[in-house]
Amino acid sequence: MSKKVTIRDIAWLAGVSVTTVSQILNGKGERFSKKTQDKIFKLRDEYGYVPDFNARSLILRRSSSMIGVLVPNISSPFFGTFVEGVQEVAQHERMIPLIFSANRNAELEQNYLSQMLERSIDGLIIASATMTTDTIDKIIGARDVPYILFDQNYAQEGTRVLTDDYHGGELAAQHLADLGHRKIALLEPRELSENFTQRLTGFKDRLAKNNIKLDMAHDVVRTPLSRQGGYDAAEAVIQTGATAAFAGNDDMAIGLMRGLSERGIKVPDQVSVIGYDNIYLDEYVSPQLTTISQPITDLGIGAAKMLLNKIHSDQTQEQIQRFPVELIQRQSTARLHEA
Amino acid sequence: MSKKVTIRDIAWLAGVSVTTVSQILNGKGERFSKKTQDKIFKLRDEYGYVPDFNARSLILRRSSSMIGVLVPNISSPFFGTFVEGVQEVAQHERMIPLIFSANRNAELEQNYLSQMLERSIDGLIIASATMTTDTIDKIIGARDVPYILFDQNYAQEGTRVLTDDYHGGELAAQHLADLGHRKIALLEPRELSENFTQRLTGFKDRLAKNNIKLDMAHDVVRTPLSRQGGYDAAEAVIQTGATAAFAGNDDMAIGLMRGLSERGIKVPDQVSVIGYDNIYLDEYVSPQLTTISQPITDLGIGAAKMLLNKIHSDQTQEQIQRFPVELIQRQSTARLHEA
DNA sequence: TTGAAAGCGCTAACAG
DNA sequence: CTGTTAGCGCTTTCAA
Repeated sequence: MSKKVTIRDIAWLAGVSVTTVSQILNGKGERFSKKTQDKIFKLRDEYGYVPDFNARSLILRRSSSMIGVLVPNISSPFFGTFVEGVQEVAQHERMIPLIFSANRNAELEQNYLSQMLERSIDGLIIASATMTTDTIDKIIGARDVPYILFDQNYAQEGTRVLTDDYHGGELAAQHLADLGHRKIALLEPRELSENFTQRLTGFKDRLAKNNIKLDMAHDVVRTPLSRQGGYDAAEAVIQTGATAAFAGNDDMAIGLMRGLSERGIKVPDQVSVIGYDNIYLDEYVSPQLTTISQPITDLGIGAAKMLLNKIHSDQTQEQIQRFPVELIQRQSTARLHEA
Repeated sequence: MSKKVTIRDIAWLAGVSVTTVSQILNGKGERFSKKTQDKIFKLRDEYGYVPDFNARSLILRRSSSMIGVLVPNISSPFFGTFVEGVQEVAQHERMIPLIFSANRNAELEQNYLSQMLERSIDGLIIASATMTTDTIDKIIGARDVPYILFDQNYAQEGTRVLTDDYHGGELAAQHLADLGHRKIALLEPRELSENFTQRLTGFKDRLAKNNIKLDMAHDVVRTPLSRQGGYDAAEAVIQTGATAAFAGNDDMAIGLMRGLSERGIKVPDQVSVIGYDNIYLDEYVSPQLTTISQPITDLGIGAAKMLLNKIHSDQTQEQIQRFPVELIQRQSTARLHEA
């Protein structure tokens, strides 16, 4: 373990005091001779001196300059993209994002949360279905660490970014109705977080406006929120006799398409499928997936900006930022063939 | 911004010294009276005291318990999965991974690297094509922060995890040869990092053993390492007149398939396509992509374990851990139709 | 132009 | 049983 070079080492090497080194390296060295300054800079580069962040923030009472980001799974295109948006903003302010993929495991999430708190992060972005604001507040406790909720949270309150899920659901429903479908199946995740509730409600409401009714007992298939879940639901969807299906997100939709195709059902000729999210994968599956688009990177950017804003301004007022959704029509939906 | 309660506050409130508080709170308080202990604990809870991580690690010279992870893009299935593997191991040892997605931007990478170093991370996992060990060593400087190289690094030295890229290339070549293909195109990224060089060399060598020769001038298409790159290369591949193509990775292969299909070329009927990596996406594109599989999560786990090992044992000896590859045959390759 | 000294919040000898 | 003292590596008065 070769010792780390400290400011003292540099000072000693240069034959000056630590003050001198500190001042110069912090850009407050106008008052020192050019010669000294050069010497210090040279030494720093030569020995690869880097100030110790701990010591520094200890004295400067500066924050840790870290923000926590809790997502269900970083390997999914959706959250991967989201996180990149967050990182982009964070980097811009020299904040370090602590990214945790908690796999929808409540215990793990709370674990990560505590760990981040110990390290006095400045703020949090939480995308979690398993935690309520109550749980979060309890863990955060007395300190005031601001946080932004994102997506899939039951929260009825709290500052957060969101998209118009209700409207997204409406768009999906209208699209299928416009194509002439009357018998429609719905793929729901097992646990309905707020955003899913919204988009599914919008969907149902709009169907109703088109005089299409959804039989809650038979037309709704509940399955895990994953490609595998969609895949496994194929049989159930076929059983409903629907000519079109709306999946709660693209992952499920893609899995469903594959399941249908393996059972000899042609998409979209026999069954139209529409998803939700517009992950980049949609363009690469076959047929390309029709979906409702959410501006994923923008959501990440928006969440991060809001958080930083909250951190800096210290305002407690609850805010909500809403992002638009739109229908992206591709090849997985088609006009109903009259039988 | 409620001020933080310090150990001194607690000590003052309890009417004892800071030592007492420190000792008790750190589980070294057997020697103190039960009464005092209880009082301290109660006060801590009441005021929500949490030790300052900075001050703590400053004095304990305890590591930050953070490891840095530098990847090109976290939103890709490949690196997303890799990172999850890393995180799994890290969490197990209560280490926090600092994950950075540097987008193959050299300046950004170095930036992130410095930031991590400032925070005295305990170790690094670097997946970067743009940095050589020289650059890395320079930035790391005198400190000895152990690091593991992963994938795509030019490095001819340094502890690292890797897969047998050469053999992977061979497998791909043999597969195409076995299917009767004689005229084969190769999709290479613009910048050839070590692993690509290996897999492409293995590929060429094995073709040669099968008496198939690759015309470097015409059969090799260079294109960016991305789906878009593969997509854009479709025309060039068609021009080569090849009946099969090997893409340097799955992303390129998937893009290529789409490009071909949009130009009316049927895969695999007219052109077989084989990729490399076995990202989960492969099963969801159509036709499903034949590829050479790398155990991505295992690579992440392996890299993290090696790093932790290196951190703890303080051994300087260079190590290499090699992971197996295998051919995964799906639907994008087929026996050559005799014309 | 420079440096000595104080101190950030905490822990760890070493004395009582 | 408990407190005193001495720092960790750094920045910042304040004095020279």
